[in-house]
Amino acid sequence: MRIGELAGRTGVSPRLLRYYEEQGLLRPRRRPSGYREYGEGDVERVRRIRVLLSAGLPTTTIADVLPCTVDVGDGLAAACPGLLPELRRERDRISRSITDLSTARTMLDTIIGATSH
Amino acid sequence: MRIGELAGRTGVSPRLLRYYEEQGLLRPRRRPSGYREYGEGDVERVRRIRVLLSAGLPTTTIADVLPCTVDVGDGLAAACPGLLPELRRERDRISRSITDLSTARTMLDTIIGATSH
DNA sequence: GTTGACTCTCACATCCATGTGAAGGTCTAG
DNA sequence: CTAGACCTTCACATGGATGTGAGAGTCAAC
Repeated sequence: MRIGELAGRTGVSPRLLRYYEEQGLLRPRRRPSGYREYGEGDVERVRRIRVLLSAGLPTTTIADVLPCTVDVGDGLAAACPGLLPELRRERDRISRSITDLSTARTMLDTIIGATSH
Repeated sequence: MRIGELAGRTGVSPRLLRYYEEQGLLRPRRRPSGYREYGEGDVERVRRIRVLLSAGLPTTTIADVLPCTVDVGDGLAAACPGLLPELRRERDRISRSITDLSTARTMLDTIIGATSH
């Protein structure tokens, strides 16, 4: 499919899809015209990129992680032992973020509760 | 206390403390010399700012929220009914962020689990 | 006094995902 | 053949918290 369709199906702008390619996260084929040609699998791939990106992983780290993920039904398999330290670091960072967000939410809930009696 | 001490006790750089003031989050007194003079309560206030900031609230929103919080032991009381919609919106946004982060963490855990057998 | 640590203001830099726009090629339906 | 939608590359803008540095004033200790 071309970039417009992938954009439509993922909700990610063409501009960003090109940016992800520039960052090494996507590698579409090219038509003779120069048009990018994406495969079906890229829909899921973009979804994963979005998940990791929204979790605060930088594109460079995502570029390391993606090649290590292989589809297994709706799950993943992977085998990049060298990446383990970084993966654990990111997971821990995410856990801390969740803790921080929970703290903030509790604070807001307290205020909301006190305000609405 | 002066800015250096507050910075030391909160772990927040003087630069940021001045920035928070510029954003209306802190209102230190001034000495005749122009030096900022902070009160004890500002230590806790800065801590709250950090919590909300790390949860992604913009300083302008924090500026709205802070005046509505009154110390009650280690908790808060508040009474700004007009702020409720925004507070709820932010809380929901935080909840979504937590969901997103959990999804990403699960993804990383799956990869980590698959990699380390 | 003088030195050195601290403070002041102001201004410019950085990060990095994301937007926007210009100038121009490609494809498809009529 | 042509119009219009889609695509290409390139470059510059943005936002918002944060860093950094310059030039100058303040204060405490010796």
